[in-house]
Amino acid sequence: MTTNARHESDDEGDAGPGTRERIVVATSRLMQRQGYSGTGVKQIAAEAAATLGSVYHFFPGGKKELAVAAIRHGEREFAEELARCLAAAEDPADGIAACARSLAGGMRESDWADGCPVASTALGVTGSVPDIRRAADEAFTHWRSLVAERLREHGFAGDDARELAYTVISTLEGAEMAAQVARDEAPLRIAGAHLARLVGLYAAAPRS
Amino acid sequence: MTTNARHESDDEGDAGPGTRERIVVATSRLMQRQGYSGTGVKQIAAEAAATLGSVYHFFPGGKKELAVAAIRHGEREFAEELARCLAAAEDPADGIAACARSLAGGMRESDWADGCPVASTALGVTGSVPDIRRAADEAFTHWRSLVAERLREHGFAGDDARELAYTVISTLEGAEMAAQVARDEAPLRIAGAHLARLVGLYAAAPRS
DNA sequence: GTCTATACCCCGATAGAC
DNA sequence: GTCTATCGGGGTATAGAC
Repeated sequence: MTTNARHESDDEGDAGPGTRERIVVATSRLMQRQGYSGTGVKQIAAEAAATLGSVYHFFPGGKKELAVAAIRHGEREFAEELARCLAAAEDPADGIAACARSLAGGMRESDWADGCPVASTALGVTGSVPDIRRAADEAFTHWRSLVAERLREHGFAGDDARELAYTVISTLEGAEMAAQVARDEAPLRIAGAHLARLVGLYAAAPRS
Repeated sequence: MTTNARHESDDEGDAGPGTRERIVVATSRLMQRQGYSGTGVKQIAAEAAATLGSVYHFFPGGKKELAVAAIRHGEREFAEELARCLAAAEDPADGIAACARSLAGGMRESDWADGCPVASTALGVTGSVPDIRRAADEAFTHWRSLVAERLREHGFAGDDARELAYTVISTLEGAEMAAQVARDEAPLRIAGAHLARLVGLYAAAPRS
């Protein structure tokens, strides 16, 4: 694209992250806490230590384009954590429970400020900004594919794996929101235990 | 309070809903679709066919107070539907699955515009408006209590019922959001089936 | 209780120098 | 690529007549 976009993730040697990446990270963090409408472009510029001109230079599509980039950034971040949890556990059920614990840890460490960046960015504009809705849908779809693939590796039937992946991601999303609103990790702890049991049930008796 | 607030739900004979109730309903509907920050007080007044002066007359606390009232309104609406579904089914598992179907129907009928009014109103301001976070927490807590009570009536152990209620509400919330983002009822359909199986599992083999 | 008018502020986005 | 200045509009909330 522009002369400054080298490959994908910029690598500026020892100069720290490039301007574009700082803007994306700032957008993601702010919209995670305040949502799309609650976050201003000027606030993003300030948080990223960039000027308004730079923001619109890299994102001529304005706030909507910023939100899409932020959702994709949050998508990659959680995908990495999810893959780590699933790979580290012998059993997929344990991996899912570990992921729930990881989410609970992140929420507690941020004093319940950092929920799902995709959900908080997309909710409230799914009906009016199609690009944002689509980016959020793609994020959920990718996360589900990671879960389903791990389940299939472990011998689950394809349909079971696909359906369980839906409920795993839905439940983690809902429990994270409940935890944020309650300022209590109980919803995530309980969700992790129940999801592990549900997955174990399908491992033992494949189809209903 | 004021001379016009008679009991709780106004009953104006044949004059239709009173101004205050129209404002609450409009706030709930708009924030359900656009979130807290995406909804303007002027827009609320227009949707309620009221003037800005009337809005601030009934809600001197402004937008924050409107949001709390809207969340409580949405809480009551879903509580009624949830209670209906649970009461109509012989088995709590069937009642929960029916509730998932009911949510899917509402989403589809609104062309995936009407998600959970509590979630969309509260997400994005849980960190900055304590009253709104608290109202949302109370809504979830009440919904969980309805599920837990029904499970206990059906012979579930108290702890199992309490914990299952957490996951039932979390999963329905997450699946509703996933359905909205995907514009597809699959997440809710699958969630309903899985929750029914999970509940059935605890009915058969009480403690893990 | 209802209505109009308005104060005051910040929004997203753009222009154009450097 | 970065920066400042600004435009046009809409935001929340209030004042005060009726």
